Amino acid sequence: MRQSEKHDDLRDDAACATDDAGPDAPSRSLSAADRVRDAILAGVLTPGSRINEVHLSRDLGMSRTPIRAALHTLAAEGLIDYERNRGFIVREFALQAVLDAYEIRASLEGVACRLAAERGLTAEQKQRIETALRDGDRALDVDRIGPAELAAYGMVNVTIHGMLLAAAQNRMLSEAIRMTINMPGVNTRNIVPASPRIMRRRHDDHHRLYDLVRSGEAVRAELLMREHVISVKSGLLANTEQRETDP
Amino acid sequence: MRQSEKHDDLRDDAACATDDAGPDAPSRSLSAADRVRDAILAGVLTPGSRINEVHLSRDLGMSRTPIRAALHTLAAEGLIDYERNRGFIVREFALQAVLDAYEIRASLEGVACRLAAERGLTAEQKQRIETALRDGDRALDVDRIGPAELAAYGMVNVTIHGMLLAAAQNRMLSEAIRMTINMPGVNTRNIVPASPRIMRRRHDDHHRLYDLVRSGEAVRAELLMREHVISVKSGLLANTEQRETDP
DNA sequence: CACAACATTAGTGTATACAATTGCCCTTGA
DNA sequence: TCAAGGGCAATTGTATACACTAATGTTGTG
Repeated sequence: MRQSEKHDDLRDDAACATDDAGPDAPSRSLSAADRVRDAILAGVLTPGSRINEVHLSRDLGMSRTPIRAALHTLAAEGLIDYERNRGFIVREFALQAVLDAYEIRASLEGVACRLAAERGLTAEQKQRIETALRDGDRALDVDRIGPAELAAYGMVNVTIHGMLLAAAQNRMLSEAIRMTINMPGVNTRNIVPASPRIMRRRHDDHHRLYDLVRSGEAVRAELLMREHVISVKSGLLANTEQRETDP
Repeated sequence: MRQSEKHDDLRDDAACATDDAGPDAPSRSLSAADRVRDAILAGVLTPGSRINEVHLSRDLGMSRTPIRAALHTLAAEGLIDYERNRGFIVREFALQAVLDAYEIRASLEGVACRLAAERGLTAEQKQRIETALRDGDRALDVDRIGPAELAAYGMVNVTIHGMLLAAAQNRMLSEAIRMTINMPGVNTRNIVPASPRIMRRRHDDHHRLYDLVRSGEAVRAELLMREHVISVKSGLLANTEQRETDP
C-alpha cells in the first residue's frame, strides 16, 4: 500500500521510543499523541489524508489500542476529524481559519493579560520575564539578526507570553490558547519572518506589556496584548500575499 | 463496592442504549462520551472522584475499550483529568474558574459576533433569528414569567447565540465556546434565575445585537456581545453571594 | 461498452485476556 | 503503639482476536 509510505517519516523516531522504558516514561498513548501531533504540525501527515491505525501502530511500534486513545485525544483537540466507521482524517485548515485563529488568540491572550494584571505576578515570574526581556534586548541589539538571534528571540517570546498566561491562573484559558497555536501554519516557535524594525517594535510591546501588567493597568494591558497578537496576523497575511505574488 | 453506587444513576439509561442498534446509532464510544459528559454536567459524577472504568463499563453495558476512548476524549475536552496509571478523575471547578469561563466566553462570543457582522447572515439565519426574537418577545411579554416562559426563552437564547456563532463560520471558535459552556455550573440551557426586568433587558440586547450584525457594525456588535455575556456573569455572581448569605 | 450485483479485501469497532502498576491491609519488629 | 515492609487485591495499560462496516475489484448481463 502506498499509504504506509506516508508514515515512513515516523518510523525512524519509532525505534527510540521503545528503547528508553524509564520509570517516568509517558504511557504509550500519550507518547503516541505527541508523536502524531508533531507529525501533523510538521506537515508529515498531510491534511485531508486518512490515518491508518494499523500502519500507524506498526510505525510507532505499539498496538492499536494506545493509538486509538491518542487519536481520540487529538480529535478532541481539533487536529483530526473522526467519522464513524471511517476512522480519523487529518483536518485541513484554510488560510482564513488560520487568520481567524489569530483573532481568537489575540482575544484570549488579551483576557489572560488583563487577568494577569488583576492578579499580579509572582516574584519568580517577574524575574523570569525581566531576564527574558534583557535576553530579547540583547538578541535584537545587533546589526544583523541571524538564525541564532532569531532562535533566542523565539525563546524569549515563548517565555514572556507563557509567564503572562501563567499569571492569569486559569487552565481553560491556557488550553484554549494552546488550541489556537496547535494548528498547522501557526507556530510560536517558528517566528514569522519579519524585518528587524518590526521585531524590535514587537519586543518593545513586551516591555510595555510587562510594565502595564506589573502596575495593574488591566484594561490597557488587555488592549495592548490584543493589538500585539493581531499585528502578527497582519504580518503573516502580508507575508503570505507577498509569497503568492513573488515566484 | 461503594464506588459502583455512584454510577447507579447511569444504569437505568444503560438499558435503552443496547436495544436501539439502528443503522445510524452512534458508536459506543461516542454514546459513552455523551453519557459521561451529561453525568458530569448534571453532577451525578461528583468532582474530584475517580472514575472506575470497570464499573462504568458495567453500568453502561459495554466493554472498557469504548469507555476508555470516551474518557480520553473528555479529558481532552477538559472535563476530566488523566493521571498515568491512576486513571481519570472528575475535574473540580472552583467558583473563580467558572467566573473566568464567563470572561473567556464573553471575549470569544464577542469575536464571533464581530466576524458574523463582517461575514453576514444567510437568509435562513436571519429568518430563524427573527422568529426567535419574536418568540422571546412573546415569552417575556406576560405578567408572570413561569417555567414555560423560562423554557421557551431558554430555547430562544440558544437559537440566537447559535445562529450568530454559525454566522462567524469558524469551527475553532465554536469548539472553544463549547468548552466554556460545558462545565459544571455553567449552562446555557439552565437560564440563571433573573428578574423579569433583567430578562427583558437581556432580550433587548438580542434585538440590538441582531440589528448591529445585520447592518455590519462589527465593532459595536463585538462590544455589545461582550457586555451581554459579562452581565450574565455578574448576575450569577450576585446570585451566588445572595444564596450564600440567604439560608 | 456501460453498469449493476456480488465477492473480496482492507480497515475500523469492540470484547476479552493478560501484564503491569498502584493502593491497601496485614504482619512483623522495634 | 507505630513504622516499615511485604503480599494481595483492585485497577489501569496494552495486546490480540474477532465482528462488522466500508471500499474496491471483478464478473456477468443488458
